[in-house]
Amino acid sequence: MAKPKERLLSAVSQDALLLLGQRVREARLARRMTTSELAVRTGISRSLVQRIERGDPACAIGAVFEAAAVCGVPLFETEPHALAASLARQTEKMALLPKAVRKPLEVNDDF
Amino acid sequence: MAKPKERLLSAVSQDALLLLGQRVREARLARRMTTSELAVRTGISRSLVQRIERGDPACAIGAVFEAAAVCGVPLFETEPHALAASLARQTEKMALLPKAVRKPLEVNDDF
DNA sequence: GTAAATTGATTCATTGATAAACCATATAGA
DNA sequence: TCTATATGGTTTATCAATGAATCAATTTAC
Repeated sequence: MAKPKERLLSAVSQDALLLLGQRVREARLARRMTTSELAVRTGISRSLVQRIERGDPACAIGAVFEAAAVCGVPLFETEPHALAASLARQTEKMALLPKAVRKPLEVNDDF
Repeated sequence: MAKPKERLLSAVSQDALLLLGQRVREARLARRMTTSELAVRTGISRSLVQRIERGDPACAIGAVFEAAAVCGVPLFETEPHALAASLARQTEKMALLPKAVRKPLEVNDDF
């Protein structure tokens, strides 16, 4: 009845989603927080918390990252403060990159 | 005019979002892909690619992770294959955790 | 320098996510 | 065991994200 929900997702993305969701759940339980509590502290609904922990790809990434942050799950860096530093370095690098790419005659991925 | 769009986001989440978006853009440029190309390969629209690279918190996390995967941006682990292993280990750990948490009635730490 | 192409930033219609309220079940703690 | 409560799974209404198209401004390659 309901449409098959044509939503293709690579294995790596799926794994990353599941892993992140599980880490959120683990961190939440470790801090003895209920799903309702996490929802309130994150500023989202409990149903969204459930979907985040399940690894639902349709969740807003902001909500997921925020829930992770509230639980203390590290994002990209082990140290919360190292994140800002990484962002600063990355931003510096971005300034040196070309603003646009151009298709060269041939792409080197054929063979 | 338009409502101010009341969307609170912690600094760490914002940094993580920006960092991820910038890494996607850097990886895309390094592979000499246009935003349109990345959109097609990821299965999303070009406008969404732009928002992902900008670090928009409202993007679906599945789309963001997929774009990152297509560009070769590592998610959580440096090695793409290590991700599955990490997920497996995490899943094992989850089985040992309590299914629910309970608020301790009252802790006598007030004095 | 010129031309082609990429990017950024709009707008708009439609699809889909989110929040809220339920219920039933399972779990933790006494 | 018993009871309170946390969780999982629904449903539904509302609101926002997404995709598509367009245009101007850069930018690259020649």
